Amino acid sequence: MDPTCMENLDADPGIGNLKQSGDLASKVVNIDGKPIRSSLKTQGMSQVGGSYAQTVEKGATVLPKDKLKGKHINFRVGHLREELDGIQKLIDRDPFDLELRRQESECQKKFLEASLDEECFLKQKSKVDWLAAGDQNTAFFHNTLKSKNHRARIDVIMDREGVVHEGEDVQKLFVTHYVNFLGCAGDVSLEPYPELFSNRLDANVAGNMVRSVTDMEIKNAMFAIGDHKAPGLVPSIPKSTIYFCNVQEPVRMTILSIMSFVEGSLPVKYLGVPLISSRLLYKDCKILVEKLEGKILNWRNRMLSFAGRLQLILSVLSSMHIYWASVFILPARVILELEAKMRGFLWSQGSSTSRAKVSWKSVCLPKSEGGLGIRRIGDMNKSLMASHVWSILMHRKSLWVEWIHSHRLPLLRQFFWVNIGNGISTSAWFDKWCEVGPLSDHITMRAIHSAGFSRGSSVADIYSEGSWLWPSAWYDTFPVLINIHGIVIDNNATDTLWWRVENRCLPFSASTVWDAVRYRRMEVNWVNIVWFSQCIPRHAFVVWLVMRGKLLTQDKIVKWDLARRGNMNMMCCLLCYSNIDSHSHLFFECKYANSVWDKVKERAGMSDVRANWNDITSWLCSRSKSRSLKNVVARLLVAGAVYYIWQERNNRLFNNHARPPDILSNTILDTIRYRLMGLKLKQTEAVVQQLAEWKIDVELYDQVDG
DNA sequence: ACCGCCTAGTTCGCAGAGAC
DNA sequence: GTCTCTGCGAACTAGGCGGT
Repeated sequence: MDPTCMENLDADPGIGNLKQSGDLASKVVNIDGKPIRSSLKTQGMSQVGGSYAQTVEKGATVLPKDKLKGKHINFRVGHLREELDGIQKLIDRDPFDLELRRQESECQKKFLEASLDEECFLKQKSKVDWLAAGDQNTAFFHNTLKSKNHRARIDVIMDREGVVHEGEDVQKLFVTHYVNFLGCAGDVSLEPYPELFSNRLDANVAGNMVRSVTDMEIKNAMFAIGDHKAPGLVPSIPKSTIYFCNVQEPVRMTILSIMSFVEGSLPVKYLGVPLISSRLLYKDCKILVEKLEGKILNWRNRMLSFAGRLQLILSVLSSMHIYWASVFILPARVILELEAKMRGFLWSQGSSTSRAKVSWKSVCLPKSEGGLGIRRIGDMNKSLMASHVWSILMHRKSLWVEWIHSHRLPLLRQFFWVNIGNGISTSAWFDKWCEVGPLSDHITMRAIHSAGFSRGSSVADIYSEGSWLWPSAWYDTFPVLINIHGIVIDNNATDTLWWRVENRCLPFSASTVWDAVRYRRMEVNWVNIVWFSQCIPRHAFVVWLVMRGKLLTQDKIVKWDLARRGNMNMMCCLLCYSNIDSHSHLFFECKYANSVWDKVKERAGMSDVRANWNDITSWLCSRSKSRSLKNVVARLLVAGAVYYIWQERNNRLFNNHARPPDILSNTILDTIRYRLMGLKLKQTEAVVQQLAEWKIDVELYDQVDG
C-alpha cells in the first residue's frame, strides 16, 4: 500500500475524524468508500465521477481487454479535454464560425467516449485494489477496521436517573438493565391477582367483544352517521380559537372557562385570506401588493427581455391574485396598485426609468385583438365573482346561497337567461326569458297588480293553453308585448338557466364571463404573423410594437417637440443620415435598412415584394393562415430584420456602436438558421428542399412521424 | 328597540398639470 | 402619447349618539 495513503486520509474530512477516537461525535463516522477513492487519487488517477463504493458492492464484471488501457486512457482524456477547451475558446471569440462548431461537436463526442472508457477502467481497477488492499496488514486496513469498531461501540451512556456511565461501567449498566427488564426468577403464573382488576366482563360480553364483525354491521354503522358529521371528529383544543362579538364581559369569561379554547382577536387569516366582519379594505390586502412587489424585486437584477418579463407576468404575477380575487371583490386601489406594479415591471423592470410604450388597456387585450394577452385584474375579479353568482342562481346547496336568496337576490336576476320548461320557477316580471328583457322594465307594478297578478307571478301563471293571460288592453299600453311570441310550455321539463352572450347560450364558466365583461377591440389581422409557435419571442415583441406603430421614432419626438416648443431639433436617421427615422423609413425605406433587407428577402421568398412595410405586411397577412415552413421562414426573417435593424438603430443612438449592413443581414440569417435547427419538422419534400437551402443537415433532425 | 342624524373613512369619476 | 399625481365632489357604509 502506498505510504502516502494516510496523508490523503487526513486531507479527506470524513476520514480525518477517525483519529479523534475520544470524541463522541466521531463515533458514527461514515466511511462509505472514501478510503478507496483516496487510495486511487494517490496513484495519480483523476476521478471521473460515480461512487466507487457502489461498484465494490455490485461485484466484478469483466471488461474487454481493449478497455483496460490504464494510464494511456487517462492521458487521452486529459488531452481531449484540452483540445475541447481550445476550440470552445475560439468559438467564444467567433460564435458564428460553422467549421469550429463542427469541430467542437466531434471533439466533444470523442471526449465523452474516452471519459466513459476511463470510468469503466477505474471502476474495474478499484475492485482489484480493494481485493488486494483489503486483507493485507496495512495502515489502511487497520484504519478501516478501527472505524468499523468505533461505529458499533457505545462509550458513554446515561441511565434513567441521569447518571453518566463511562468505560467499564457501560457494560455493567447494560447487564443490570436487562436483568431488571426481563425479570427475575420467581412467580411466573399468568393468573393476575384478583384485586388487580375490580371490574370484570361476564363471559357473554367478553365473547361479544372478540367476535368477528359482519360487513352488514359496518355498513349500518356508517350509514347511521349524519351527512354533515365526520366519524370521530371532535374539536381540537389547540387548533381552535373562539371569537366574541358583542358579548358582555361576564358571559365571555364564563364561556371561556367552560370551552377552554384560546380567545382570538380580529383580524385573523383563514385559508390564506383575512377573515373580517366588515367589507374588505385596502389595508387588508396590502399584503398581496407587497408579495407582488417582493417577486418583482427578486427579478430586478436579472437582465430580462420584454418577452421574458411578459412571460413572468403571464405565468407568475397574473396568478398571484387569482385566489384572492375568487374570494373577495378587491378594492379598486389594490387592483390599481397591482396593475401599476405589473406595468412598471413590463416596461422598465421595476425601476421607473422608462415609460410605457402601449397603454395598459391595449396591452391587456388578447393577442388576437392586438394586445399581449394579460388579463385585467378587475375583469378577472368580476368573472370570478360571477361564479359565486352562478352558484346562487343554480341554488347550489349551501347556507350562504340560502341567505343570499332570502336577502340579496332580487337585484341580480335580470342578467341571466332562462329557457322555459314548465315555467314554474321563472319569475314572469324579473327574469329574462324573452327578447324584450325582464317585463318589469316595461310594465309598472301598479298595472301588474290591477290586472290581478302579483310580484311573485311565474311564467306559468301568466300563460295558459297557448295564449297570454294579461289583459288585451296591455298591448295598447305596452306595445312592446306585441314582440313576445307564444312559448312552449313543457310540463316535464324544468326551467334552465343559461349565461347568454350576444344571443348565444353558453355553458357557464369564469372565462366566458370574463370574455363578456372585458374591454374589447376589433380583431387584428396580423396576430398570426406576429405570434406563432415558432416565433422568437423578443423579435415578436418588437414586431408587435411596430404593428401598433409604437416604437419611439424621431418623427414622433419631433411632433411633440413642435407642439411644446415650436422648433425643430436637428435629427436624422442614424442608419442613413438623410431623413429622420419613422416606422416606414426604418422598415425598409432607409437606404441602410433596405440593403440589410435586400440580402434577407430572397431567402424569405419575398424578392418580388416592394420593400415597404405595408406591402410586406399585406403579403404576410395574405399567407398568415399557412403553417408551411416557407411562410414560417418568411415571418421569422421579417421579424428578425425588424428586430436587428431596431437594435442597430438603438446601438448607434445610445452606445455609439455601428455595424455595416452585411454583418447585420448575416446575423439575421444565422439567427433564423439556428431557430430552424431547433424546430421539429415533418420531413416532406418541401421541407427537405427548404432545409437544403439553409444548408441544414437533414440527418441532424429530430424526426417527427405522421 | 328602533329611527334619524352626523362623522369618518373609503371609492369612484373626472380633469388638469407635468414628466418623459 | 401614456402615465402619474393631485384635488375635487358625489356616493356609500359603519358606527356613534341621542330622541322617542
